[in-house]
Amino acid sequence: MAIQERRERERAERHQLIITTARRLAEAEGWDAVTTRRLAELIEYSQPVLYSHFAGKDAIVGAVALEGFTELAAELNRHRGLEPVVRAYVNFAESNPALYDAMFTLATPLVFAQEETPQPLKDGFAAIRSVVEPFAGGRDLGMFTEVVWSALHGLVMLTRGARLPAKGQKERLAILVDQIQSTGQTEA
Amino acid sequence: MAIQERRERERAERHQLIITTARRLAEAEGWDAVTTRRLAELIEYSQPVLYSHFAGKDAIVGAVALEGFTELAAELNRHRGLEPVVRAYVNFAESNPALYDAMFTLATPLVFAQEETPQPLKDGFAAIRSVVEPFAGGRDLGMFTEVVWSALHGLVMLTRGARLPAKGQKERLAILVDQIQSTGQTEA
DNA sequence: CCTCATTTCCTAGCGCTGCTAGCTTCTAGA
DNA sequence: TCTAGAAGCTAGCAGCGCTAGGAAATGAGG
Repeated sequence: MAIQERRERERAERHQLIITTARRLAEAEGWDAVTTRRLAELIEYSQPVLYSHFAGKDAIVGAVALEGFTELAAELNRHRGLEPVVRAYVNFAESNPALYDAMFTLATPLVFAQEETPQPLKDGFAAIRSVVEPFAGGRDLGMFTEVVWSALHGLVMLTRGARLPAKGQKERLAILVDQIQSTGQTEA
Repeated sequence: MAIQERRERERAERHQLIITTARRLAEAEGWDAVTTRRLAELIEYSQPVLYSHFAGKDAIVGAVALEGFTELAAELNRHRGLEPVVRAYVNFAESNPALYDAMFTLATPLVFAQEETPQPLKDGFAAIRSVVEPFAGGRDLGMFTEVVWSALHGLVMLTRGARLPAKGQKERLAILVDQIQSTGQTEA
């Protein structure tokens, strides 16, 4: 049954095509522009085909988000040390704003720090945990990591949408890093 | 022309009614449930009346958001000291989730730290600034405040949507407060 | 008191959305 | 070659934000 295998392969390719196209369109024109009609036209299939791959639009956004978490984890793991990892995080968010929105703002109630959390999320969390560990002091490492992640996320979110001026981002980051490093060193 | 004054007063009341109704509906069923049709029905007027008060749905959300900033500033100013103010902030966000969404997630590109920033935003910012000031050390106070605000916002946002378990919120807050207090004391 | 101009408000409808029922076309196996 | 089933399409539903155009209520002038 090699034919059937080919069909399954083609189906998987189309599955990925939907995700990739949705992501590219979102990054180019924002998530508001990602409608099922436009998406269908871009992949050159009719609308209902989307629903044979995903339960609904939310599921497509979720698939894009998961891809984002995978890439974020890989990106963070490429760096060593608190400051480089923090910079990588913020840079990732600013380089892929629509992707970051899919991950943290739109739907997708993916849970961190849980048993059934997808592996990419755990990996990203672990990457941050490993670089903040030297500064945790006596505090619970998991929670300390969550606080640091929150601060990073808040900085990213408030800067996007111009709630905070983009201008001082570098200085704010420096303050944050400095603040994290300022206590609890068990080494260094 | 007392009649005209009465009409203006009634119009102002209806204006406020729209805002209050939108807010209540959002808090009860989420912003997705706040459609112009439902809103119109609740205030017992037809849809187009909404557009004689606001440019569009975004403007209504914006008006709710501004009300939220006013209340938040008042709430923060009711407390003294870092820890109480931080607790008040998080408590406000968790007690008014839809309102908080209107303020920080939905549309409304209101800018902090700018000349034309609405007064309520400045007041809230100032409230936080005043309590973090003792811990700023040599760093720029405005930026230090922005970083603290970001951390608070991130904590709130990640906890909502269950990205972080609601359970450890108190401990995370304690870690954050501890972290802020740990450096730069010019007094104490 | 009546008439007319203006303001106020509603009905109806446009183009869009996410989603789906049901038909048509294509393909694999006997 | 014929038939069962899979695959993908057309067409349509209910709901969205928003608005054009007409009806009803209200004020001023004769």
